[in-house]
Amino acid sequence: MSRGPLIALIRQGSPMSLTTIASRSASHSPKDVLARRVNGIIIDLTTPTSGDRPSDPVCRADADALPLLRHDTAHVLAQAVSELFSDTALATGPATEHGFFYDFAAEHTFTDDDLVRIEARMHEIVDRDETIVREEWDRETALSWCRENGQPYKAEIIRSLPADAVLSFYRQGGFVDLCRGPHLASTGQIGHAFRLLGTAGAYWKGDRNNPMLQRIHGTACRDADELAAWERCQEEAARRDHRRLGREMDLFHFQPEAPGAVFWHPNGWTLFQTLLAYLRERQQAENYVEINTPDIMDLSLWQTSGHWEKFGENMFTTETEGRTYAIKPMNCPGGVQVFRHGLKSYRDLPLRMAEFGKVHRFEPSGALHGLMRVRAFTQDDAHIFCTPEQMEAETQRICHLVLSIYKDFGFDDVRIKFSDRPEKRVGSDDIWDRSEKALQRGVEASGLSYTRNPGEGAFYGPKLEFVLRDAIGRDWQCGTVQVDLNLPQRLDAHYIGTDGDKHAPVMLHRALFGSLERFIGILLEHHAGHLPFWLAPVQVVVATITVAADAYAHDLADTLRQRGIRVASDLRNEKIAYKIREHSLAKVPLLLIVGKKEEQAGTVSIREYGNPETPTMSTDTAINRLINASYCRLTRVFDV
RNA sequence: GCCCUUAUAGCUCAGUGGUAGAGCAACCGCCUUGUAAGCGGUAGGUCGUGGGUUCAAAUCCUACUGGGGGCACCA
Repeated sequence: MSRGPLIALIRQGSPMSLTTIASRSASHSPKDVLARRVNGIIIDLTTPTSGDRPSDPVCRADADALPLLRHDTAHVLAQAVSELFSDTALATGPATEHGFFYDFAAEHTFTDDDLVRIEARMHEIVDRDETIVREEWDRETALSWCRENGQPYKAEIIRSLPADAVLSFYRQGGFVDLCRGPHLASTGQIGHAFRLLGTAGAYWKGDRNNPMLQRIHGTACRDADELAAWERCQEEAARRDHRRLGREMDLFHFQPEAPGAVFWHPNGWTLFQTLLAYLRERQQAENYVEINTPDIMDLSLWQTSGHWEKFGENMFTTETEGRTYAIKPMNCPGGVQVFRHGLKSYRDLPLRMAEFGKVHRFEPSGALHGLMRVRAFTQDDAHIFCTPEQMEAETQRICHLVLSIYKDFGFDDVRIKFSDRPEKRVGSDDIWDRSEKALQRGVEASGLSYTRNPGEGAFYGPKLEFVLRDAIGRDWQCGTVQVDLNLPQRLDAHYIGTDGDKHAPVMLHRALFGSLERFIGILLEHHAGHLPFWLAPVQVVVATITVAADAYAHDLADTLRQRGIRVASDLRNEKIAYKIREHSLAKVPLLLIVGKKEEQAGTVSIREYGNPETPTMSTDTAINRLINASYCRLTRVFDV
C-alpha cells in the first residue's frame, strides 16, 4: 500500500479537511486517516501547524490509533449521557489500557438498562457522523461556559491549569467538552466496534476525600474483528478464573465466617504442600536454614520494630489477661529474634533464614479477591543477614534463584522493577547510596535488565520486584528483594566483626512467590487448571472398564501410591466414557485405563491430557516413566 | 472503607405479589460396560440474616453479612 500522495499532502502542514485528503488519496478512505503526527506528537488533522514541519498520518491500522479511538469513544459516551440525562456534570474521560471510561456527577444513578440506552445512543451519534471541531477559548469564556452549563468539575480543571494555558474545547454537534485532544475529524470515524461494560464508583481525582462520581466504562477497538477477539479473551479469562477452578477442582473454598481466609480442601492442600516441598528443596540447595516463629507476639515488639506505627491499621490484635498481642502481619521481627538469640560472628554470615510464615493483615473488605488478595496467607519469606560487602553477591544469588524457580513453573517472561529511595525514608543518603548500588550491581551482575521505579522503594530500603507474565498476557508481581538497614538496628541485632566490635547486619528481605495462596491462584489461571503432571493434586486415576479388572487396577494404584505418585482409582460401576469425562473435567493429567485385555497382557491403556493418542504399554514401563516424570518435574509423562 | 450490583437445592440457573422449579451432582435400583454424559426411581430449599409494607413477600422497602465489578488501599 502506498502512502506517498497522502504523506506529501500532509507534509504541507496546513489544516485540511478529511474530504480533501480522501479525494486526493487513492489508498485511504476518509475513515482510515484519524490524525497526524508532527515531531512525534499526535495532533488533530485540522489543527494548523506552523512552518514546514513534516507530518505523518496516523491511520486506523496503526497501534497509536487505538488510544485515539478510545478517547473519542469516551467523548461520544459523554455526549450520549448528556443528551439522555440533561443534568449530568462531566468530569474526565480518558482512554485506558484496555478501553475507556468517563466519570459523571448525576442525581440519577445509572442502571444496566441505562447502559443499553446509552450505548444505543452512542451508535446513533456515530451514525450522525458529526464533525468534531477544536476551538480555543479564553479563560473567562471557558469559566462562564462552565457556570452556564453546570460543569463544576470542568471549571475546577480549568482553575488548576496555569493562567496562560491554551484551553481547547471540542464541539461535536450540540455537545461541547473541555479537552486537550487530539480527536478524530468526525464521530463517524469511530466506527461501531465499542461496548459499554459497566458502572462503578470512582473518587474525583482519585482522592477518597473527594465526592464519588459515577464511572461508566467500556472498551473500543479498531474494528469488529478486534472487538470479537477482545471478547473471546474476556471469556478465556473468565474460564480460567481461579475461584471457579478452585470450586470445580475441589481445591478450596471461602465462607462468610472467615472473609479473606482460605479453607483448603485435601486437593488444594496437596498442591500447597507440593509447592512447599519444592521450595524447601530449592532453598536447601542454596544453603538456607528454615525457622518458625510465633504467630502472636506482644504489641511492644511491634511498637519497637516500627510496624505498629507504620502498619498498625492493617494489624489484627488480641487481648488476654490484660495484655495486648498482635497477630503477625510480617515475619521479619520474629526472624530477627532468632538471629539475636546467641552471639553471632561475621563467620556466621551470610545467614539465610527462611520461614514459611502465615501472616494476617487486615485488608479493606473491598480489596478481597479470591486467593489473589486475602487476609491470611503464607509467605515464602527469608531474611538474609549479611555484611554490607556481601549484599551484592546475595542479591545476585536471589535473582538467579527466583528466575530459575519461575522457569520451573512455565513462566519465562519475567520483568524486574527496581524501586529506589522514596521521599519519606529512614537512614542517611550514604547508606541509601550503598544499598542502591549493591542492589543494582547485584541485578546487573545477573545479566538481567530492569526498569527503574523512582521513589517507590520501601521506607527502609530499595527493592527489586519480579513481575511475571502469564499465558494470557497478564502481569503479576510476585517475588521481591528488599534491602533493610533499619530493622536490625531497631531490634538490636548485631554480629561481632573481624575487628571484635559489634556491627548491625544488613538484612535482605526476600520472597520468591510472595504468597503461596496467591501464587496458586496465578498458577491455576496460567495453566487454566491443567497443572503440570508433577504438581497436579491427583496425578493419575486408574479407571476400570469392567469389574473383572478391579483387582488388577487396585494393585496398579497401590504400586504407584507406594512409589510416591498421587493416585486415585475409579472402580465404580460406570461406563468408561463416563469416567473419562468426569476425570477429564476434574483436570486429572493422566488416566490409566484397564480392562480384561490389559490385565491379560500386563499392560495399561494411557490417556494423557493434551494427547489425542491412547497408547498401550507394559505396566512396568508405564510405572517407571511415571515415577521419573514426577521426580523430574515434567509437565507431561508420555509426550507425543 | 466508598459507589453500583448480587444472594433460590452441593453446582449452574429459572421463577417479579397468590401452593418453590429444571438440569447436573448425591442416594437407590437396573444395565456389566472399551476411551468425554446408558436407563429408571428417591431424596434434597424457613428462597443469606433481621426488621418493615401487604389479606398475602423468594418477589416491594430497609438494615446487616457475604460475593461480584470498580475506586481507594496494597506497609
